[in-house]
Amino acid sequence: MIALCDVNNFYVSCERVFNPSLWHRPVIVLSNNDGCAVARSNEVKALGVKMGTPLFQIKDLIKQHNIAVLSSNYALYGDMSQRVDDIIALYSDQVENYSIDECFIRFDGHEHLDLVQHGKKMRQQIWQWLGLPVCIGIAPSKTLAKVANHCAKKLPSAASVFKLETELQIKKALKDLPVKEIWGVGRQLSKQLNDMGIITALQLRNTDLKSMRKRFSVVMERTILELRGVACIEFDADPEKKKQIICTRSFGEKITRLELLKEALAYHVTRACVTLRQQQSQAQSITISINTNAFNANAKQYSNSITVKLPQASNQTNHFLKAATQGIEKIFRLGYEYKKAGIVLNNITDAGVIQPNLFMPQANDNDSLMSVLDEINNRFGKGTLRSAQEGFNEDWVMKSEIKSPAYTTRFNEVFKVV
DNA sequence: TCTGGGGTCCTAGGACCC
DNA sequence: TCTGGGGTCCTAGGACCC
Repeated sequence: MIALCDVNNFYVSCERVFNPSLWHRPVIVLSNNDGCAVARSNEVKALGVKMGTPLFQIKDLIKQHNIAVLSSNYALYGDMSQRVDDIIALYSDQVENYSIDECFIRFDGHEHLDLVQHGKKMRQQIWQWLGLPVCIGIAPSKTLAKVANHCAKKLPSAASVFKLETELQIKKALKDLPVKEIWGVGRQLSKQLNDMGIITALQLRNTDLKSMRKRFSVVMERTILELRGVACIEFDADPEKKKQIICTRSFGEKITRLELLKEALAYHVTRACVTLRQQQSQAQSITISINTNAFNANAKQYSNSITVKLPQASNQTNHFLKAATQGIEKIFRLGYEYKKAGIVLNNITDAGVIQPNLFMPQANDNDSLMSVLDEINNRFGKGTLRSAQEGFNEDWVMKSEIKSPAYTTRFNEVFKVV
């Protein structure tokens, strides 16, 4: 059996832990740049606000219902997430962290346990120690665990922990579940399925495996098998290293000058390379992209990207800064208002495994410099030591106007009782 | 006026090899 | 005039997830 544990309305719940005035108020947490609603309390969901709704579209609703609106505070959410993981580790050593607010858990070797009771105990402890509400779904496959988690949230009788085990229980849960709600079935697939007359999860479960694979793909085949209780999506407790590292941001303001784009890209490159070194990897190519604001129908549009390959794999910031500069100079066009720039590190392999380039040998002689740089920034804070290429101009930094303190990760922002 | 960011996996098609 | 068959690797793009 596999359990799926997730925190309800995670960002909102984190904010509520430290701010009791939010307890009985509808709350929204915004995306970067204070652009969209990415987390909503139950009250806000009940008002019909959808995930990702732009803030400006719901201004009236916010006023009308006195909704609390907050910028996102990733330092807080990341730290709270770690604390949840620490508690779950007390209950099982087979945990796959799936996202910042959810994980899959196995209980191999503990088959004698009453898993529902076990889950309730865990839930209670997370609530008591952290003040975060979680829901737990338990089932024979990941996809069904997701369904069970859905039931845990919807069925009052479940009291936030729900198990799907017998054929009867599973069929009952799938009977009224729209295919769109199934993990792995998104907008496109659900539309195609509906056109075929497949409306519910149970109907999908009963389709012919071979012909569905032929018509869709192996992904669909797996989903159907999972719905039948055949676990075929791997459980992976060892987080693999990232295969690509992406850093992208929209700007707080429109940017027209090449120099400023270069600074923003240098900032992204720097962050990405820190992640790259943290997971002890190296990359061999970098993709740079720039975009104007696609939502602005009146503005001239331009977006482009370019991939620059390094002569040999590296994890040194300066190598990628150089490549990024080469790239942006090729794709930059004057006369546009840029809204977004980003980079992707690709072709990631383990550090130290080098295939040197015969004609352009590139010495990786800056390893110790990078270590010192990372150490200083770890100790004294991000950006203490940085490349001049990032500039000192911050015209492009994102908006974050209503952010709560970093209660758990900065001494000068810890919770005060006065 | 104002619209996020970071990932994974799969497939088709092209370039190349012998 | 007539031009095979079996592979690998890479990339772009599309679907999905949170």
